[in-house]
Amino acid sequence: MVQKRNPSAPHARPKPKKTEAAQPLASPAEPKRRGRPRAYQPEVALARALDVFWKEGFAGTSLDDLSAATGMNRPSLYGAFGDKRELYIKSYEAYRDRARQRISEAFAADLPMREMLERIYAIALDMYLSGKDGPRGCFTVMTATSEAVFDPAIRNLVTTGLVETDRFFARIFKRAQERGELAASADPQVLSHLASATLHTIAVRARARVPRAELDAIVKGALDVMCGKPG
Amino acid sequence: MVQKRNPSAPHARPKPKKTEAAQPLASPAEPKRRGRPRAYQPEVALARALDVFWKEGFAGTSLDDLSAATGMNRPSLYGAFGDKRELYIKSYEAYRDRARQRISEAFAADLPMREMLERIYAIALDMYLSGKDGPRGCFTVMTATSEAVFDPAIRNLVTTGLVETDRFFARIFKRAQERGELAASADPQVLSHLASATLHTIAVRARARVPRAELDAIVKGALDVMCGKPG
DNA sequence: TGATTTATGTACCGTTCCGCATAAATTATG
DNA sequence: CATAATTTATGCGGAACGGTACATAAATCA
Repeated sequence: MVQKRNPSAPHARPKPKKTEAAQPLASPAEPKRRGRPRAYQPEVALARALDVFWKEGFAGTSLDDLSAATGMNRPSLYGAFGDKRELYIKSYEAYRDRARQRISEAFAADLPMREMLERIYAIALDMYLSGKDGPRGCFTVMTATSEAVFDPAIRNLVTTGLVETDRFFARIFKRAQERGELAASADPQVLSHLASATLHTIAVRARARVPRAELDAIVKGALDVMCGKPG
Repeated sequence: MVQKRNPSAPHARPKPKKTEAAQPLASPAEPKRRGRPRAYQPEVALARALDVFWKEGFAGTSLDDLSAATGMNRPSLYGAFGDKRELYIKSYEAYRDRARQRISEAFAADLPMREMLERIYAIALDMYLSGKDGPRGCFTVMTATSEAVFDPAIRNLVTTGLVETDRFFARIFKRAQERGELAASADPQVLSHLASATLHTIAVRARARVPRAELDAIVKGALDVMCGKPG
């Protein structure tokens, strides 16, 4: 497994080709596909694939696992998403999309700094601890510690994910500073890295089945330091 | 790869059996082994195996990889260390031993708090960024995010590793507090988790090839928060 | 020296791996 | 209806996988 490291990607499926101009836009309204209809919904299949990758990691997941999880057989999988690596990348993108959406929802809620952070960590922990066979941790952290080193494309995705999270936290701290919720002397950049670090440590520990109470306590302690102890 | 999760370990090699009492202790002095002599040194082989696991992860490493790295053929590997999983466990223990030793050396140096922490992180980053094919990150973090969930024995090792590191940091902060280097109001437990979190975040980022300067900056920022900004 | 013990090296086992070739199935189009 | 387009389903091929049987080699012990 060591020597075969050629992220060549010959697979490129032509997009459905929207020949008709300007769809009504409201309904995706498949423009009448030509051949035998799909037996799967791409997004659902991708979510199932993500579940497996998230649980087992890239190297620990076989195409048969993916086939079983998605209900698609291998050739269909290949036709729909490309090879295992491409499917992993698409799964990771789906994961990031989901995370980004939840995060921006939380940001839009526009709560006081500490409450917002508390909510963010609660959302994160819900994700990290979900999974019926055991806690899943953070997919970005898992990908970083495994595939990112030797696969440039995957590494770029991971880097983007890490940076996005840093920036998101930094925005929170800056906003808090503008509102006077945070001392002007505080450095939002530094705090954002600490906030990310807290995310990473609870992701790692979650994967080692550290119970939620303990993770909550770690978050609380970190917030006490970052936001100042309340009361 | 999903369904076979039986960490059964039939292999149990009887310890070398120190029949003679109270060796001179200074020299390990092999008490004359009986058959054909080994062509390998167990510790060296284990270190090589660790190198591979550390780089590729458990699932990403094949017995052939290990064979090539150690110079031992598969039957010898099996005879010496048991199956792949046992070898992984022994590699991890070797890793922990090494880490523990460096850490306790640093602790014994008995420096002021900030300098001691700086040294710890420098040592950690040296480890995380070493490896000629790319940064290796932290083996505990890698193991936590991969094997720890479903393998109880490995999970125990990881948990021990995490707790040991937490405790080590806590000791540093307590000592600093006793010496008046750290405010009495500070919570050594909380700070120790933050210190570990910083370790984890730089381990994750190292694996994503974030350059050392950036990691150093993250450490510096975290130290500013934990120790108070100097100057 | 011969028996015993331990380690090595070769070669193989059955399984699983990924990817694909090919045929059957199901739809739209002409 | 026939044809083209597209997906599903079966199953093969060759490689890699983890693990082991067996013969050989090298040491000690009697």
